[in-house]
Amino acid sequence: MEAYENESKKGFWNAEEDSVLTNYVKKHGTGKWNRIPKVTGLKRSGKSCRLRWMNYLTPDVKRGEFSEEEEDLVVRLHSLLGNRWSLIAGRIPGRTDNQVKNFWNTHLSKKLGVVDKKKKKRKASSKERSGEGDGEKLWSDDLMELGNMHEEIIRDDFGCSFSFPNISVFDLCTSPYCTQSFHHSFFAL
DNA sequence: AATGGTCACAACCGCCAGTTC
DNA sequence: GGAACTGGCGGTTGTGACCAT
Repeated sequence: MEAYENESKKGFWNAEEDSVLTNYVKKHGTGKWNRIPKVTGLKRSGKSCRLRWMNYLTPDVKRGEFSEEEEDLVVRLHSLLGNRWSLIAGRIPGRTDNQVKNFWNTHLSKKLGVVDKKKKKRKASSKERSGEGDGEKLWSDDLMELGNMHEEIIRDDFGCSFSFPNISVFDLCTSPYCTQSFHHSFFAL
């Protein structure tokens, strides 16, 4: 195990590695990710294999741009759930948590005026500039709008064509995914 | 055409919770 | 009960592509 960890390769996957991983999953199914390097000889960690499969190789994963409906859904669910990408992705068929997270960080945060602190930091370090930060809006501020979203969501029942047309805040809060802390934070508003 | 800045996205890292022994 | 292992998650980084100068 440690030997595999030590010599595990990093960086982008090539077609051959994808093929090995795909064949393994087809044969053995998912789970037991740490067995994959041992069984297949892949020089990747179990974690890396899992991530590659979940985010890229899974047959039902959608590629390409987010549709308007998906975008709308991400905005609404993010307002409701915050940065719980896996929960959000779970409500958007064919999209992974990584896709949703990237989409939010690159497109929506910009569109909605939520400044990406990471990018800000990068920009700042590259340009050594100061005195900026206008319009900064943290996601916690989004949560402050939750009350409004709550009403809106219930009103239109996510009027879109996905597989959960009747989702409501109640559904989310009673789902097994909804944690106690979320109950507290949501109903405290 | 060359160069530097920015964007978009795949992948890694660190932490945590659940499971097994 | 607790240590070790494993899988999952969110945050962050690395890098190729694209764009502006």
